[in-house]
Amino acid sequence: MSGARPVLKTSEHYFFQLSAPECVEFLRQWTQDGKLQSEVANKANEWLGGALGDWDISRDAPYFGIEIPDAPGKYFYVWLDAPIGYLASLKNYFDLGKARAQTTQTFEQFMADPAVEQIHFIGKDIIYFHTLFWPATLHFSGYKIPNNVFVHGFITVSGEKMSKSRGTGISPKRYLEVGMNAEWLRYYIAAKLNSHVEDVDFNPDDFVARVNSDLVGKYINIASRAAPFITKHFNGALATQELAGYDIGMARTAADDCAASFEAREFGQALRDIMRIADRVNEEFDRRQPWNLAKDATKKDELHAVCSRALYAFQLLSILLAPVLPKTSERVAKELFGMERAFRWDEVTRVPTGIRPYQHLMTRIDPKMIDALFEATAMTPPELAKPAIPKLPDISIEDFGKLDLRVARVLAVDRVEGADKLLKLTLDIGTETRTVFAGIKGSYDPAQLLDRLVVMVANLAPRKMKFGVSQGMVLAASLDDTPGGGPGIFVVSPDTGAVPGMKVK
RNA sequence: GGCGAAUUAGCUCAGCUGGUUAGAGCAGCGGAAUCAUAAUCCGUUUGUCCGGGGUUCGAGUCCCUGAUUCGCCA
Repeated sequence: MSGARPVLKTSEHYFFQLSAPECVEFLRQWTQDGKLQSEVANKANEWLGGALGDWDISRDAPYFGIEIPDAPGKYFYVWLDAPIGYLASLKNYFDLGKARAQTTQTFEQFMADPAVEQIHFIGKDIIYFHTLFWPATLHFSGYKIPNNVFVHGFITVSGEKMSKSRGTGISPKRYLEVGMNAEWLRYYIAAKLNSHVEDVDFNPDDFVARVNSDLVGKYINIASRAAPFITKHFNGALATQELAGYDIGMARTAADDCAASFEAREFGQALRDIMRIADRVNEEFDRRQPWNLAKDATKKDELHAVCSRALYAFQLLSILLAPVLPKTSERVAKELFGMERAFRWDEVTRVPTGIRPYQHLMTRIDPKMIDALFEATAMTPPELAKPAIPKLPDISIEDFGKLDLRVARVLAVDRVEGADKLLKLTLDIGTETRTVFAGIKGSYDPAQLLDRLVVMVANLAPRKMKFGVSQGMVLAASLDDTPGGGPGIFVVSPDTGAVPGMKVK
């Protein structure tokens, strides 16, 4: 794409013997025994059908990650050590005592416990690693292998694949910055998610309609319309006798069905069923007309029963929705029902005795937020628009001509022992290789810079530093000389097509 | 080029192993209500189930074929 000619190199690589007969046999068995989604099993079978090649698990420096012992300059391919990283994180979690809330087992006991299930939830782009490489490497190195791998599709935006370079997609950070509620998105995605490997489309209009209608109009509205009666006429007390028995069976059945759908990863099904309950509650509320009952002193018991039932149902809904709306559900438990903690699933049959005054639990999506979400220009915070940078005196073209600016490719990035700000860059400027120390450690991870094209001052007099000689300077933009004060440091890059050695003028 | 997936009302989607007049939510339209941060309820319209063949007493559902979209591989 860049027009650059690839450089052929010879290098020794290390492989995992995926092609070994016992390995192929193991994978065939593991992927085809019926546990995987049919789409995933078919895909795996496709790979297994051909001659399975060995897996190249080494990468040459410059690379990030873990260096292979006794193999200088060779690194483990990240996808090889990733599962080990996950296990290490889990072990660390145990070592820090954080697992004690859930289990008394040690890490080793936990991992050896056959009752402990290991499930991988992944996107469809990495099926390869999770159904072939990892089960194989884990199995033949004596580790627990996943019980299953659950695969979902991509999220598309208005039918288009998300792409950073094309600017299509949603930035989660931006989503939060414009003040949108994470649970809106959780609900919307869950509502469209099922057990199959299908893409989920984020359609802005549909998103607004769906969330506002289902969550605020149907679900939250129940508490909003029933609670004030209970607070005003019954001082917050619920008609517990009315509730006991009557609704328990319904709640149990609903919870079981819902749990089965969640377990089967038919999230959309579960949410459709939950919203059906919300619909019924609203219907009954309308039929019983509590606002009229409230006007008649002889019908106080009926008013009490109708509103208590609605709030009991609201509690049920809040518990069923907890996997999708954990925050809102917890707020309902604490703020409305006065509990000290979030609901537990088995509390679907809990009979609440009273409520606190209703405080609004969720706002509707303002379509303006959607506009803000997709406005690319809004990405720059306004207060950075006019940086106060002192103006320097004019220079002549001859002055500028003294600079030898060159396009360079970053061949290697090394951390500098003992330096807070410096990264050691090895640059290819076409004719030679240069070593430059750049004070950009605070803004870049070494891996981000690797292989990138940058612009360097090639004729800057070499400067001896504590850590070595710096043979030039890499151009970068920043607001002032105090990194940390501004938004950071940004390395300048030439446009696509440039090659190392080109002069910049 | 090979393999696979998807295509159902304006929108987003259900439709299990083929079985009676194809469903839901939203939107639309007409009404009701006014407790609820305009949220609710009742009624109602809309579909060559992508096209074309075939199997069957019967197909959205199975088979073949074509189109479009997407993915993996080459």
